[in-house]
Amino acid sequence: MLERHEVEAFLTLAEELHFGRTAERLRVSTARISQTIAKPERRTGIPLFERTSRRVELTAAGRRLYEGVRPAWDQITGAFEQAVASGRGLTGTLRVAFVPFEDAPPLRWGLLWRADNATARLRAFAEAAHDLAGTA
Amino acid sequence: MLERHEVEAFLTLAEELHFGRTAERLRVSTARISQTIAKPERRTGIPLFERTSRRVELTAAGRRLYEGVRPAWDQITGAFEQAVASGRGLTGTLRVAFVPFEDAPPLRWGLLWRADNATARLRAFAEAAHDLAGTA
DNA sequence: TGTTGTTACGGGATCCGTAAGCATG
DNA sequence: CATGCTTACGGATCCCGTAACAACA
Repeated sequence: MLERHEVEAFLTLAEELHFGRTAERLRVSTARISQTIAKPERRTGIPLFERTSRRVELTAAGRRLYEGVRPAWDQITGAFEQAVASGRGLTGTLRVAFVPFEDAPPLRWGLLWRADNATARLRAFAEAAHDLAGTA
Repeated sequence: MLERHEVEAFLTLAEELHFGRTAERLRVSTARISQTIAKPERRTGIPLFERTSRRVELTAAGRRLYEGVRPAWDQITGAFEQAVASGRGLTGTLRVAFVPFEDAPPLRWGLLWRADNATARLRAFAEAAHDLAGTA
């Protein structure tokens, strides 16, 4: 089965037919798109795209897969966003700061976390924000 | 958005309403199911299940999400399996052996790999076999 | 020859199982 | 008090970006 990031890369590349633009839309490197597309192709033995360094097009199998997956994927993302939207009761603005040293000056607003494990916390926050906002 | 394994855990638990049976069906530990369910709940702030150590039931949001996701997920898995099935030309049986030492007796059938990186190769093989067979 | 897709490689995050903890009926 | 969900922890895997490489027009 396809992973979530594989589905997103596949659908985006099927629409853009260009690795660079796909990477840009998905905010990752083109190298990652290349490998993310190649992995399920190698796993199944089924090429989804025919590409040279100048042209990218869907194979017949790739086109059928796209047509089968695209509407269902929209359905799933829609159901998820609706669940999140209907589940939250109040709306507002949250400001967040990361303080890289211990004796930083106090803040007057928002949350304050110590910098321990800062990247992990920032990542978790970004994920939650993404889900709650419905946008990147 | 939900990861692939999160979707599968959610759908299975929504049907079984039991962490142990869900883990069994998905061939993972119950501890993993617990964390896999908890993670999107914490990420979004929306409980999907109401559970004690004696009872598991869907919340209202969980039920709506299930109804929105279940048919679309079947659609995606079906499209993927169909792409794989239509993409393979010949069918047959493949037997595979892993030989843990260098001068093992020769085999008369199937593939033979050295034991270098055996777990990685076995994993890759299992993934490919899963996709090609459409079963566990 | 420049643009675009691929391969190599190292680091960080995450998934996973085992084992211990805890709570419900 | 026994079943069953959760938390703690260590290890393997995988995702990701940077950088070097390859190939097409």
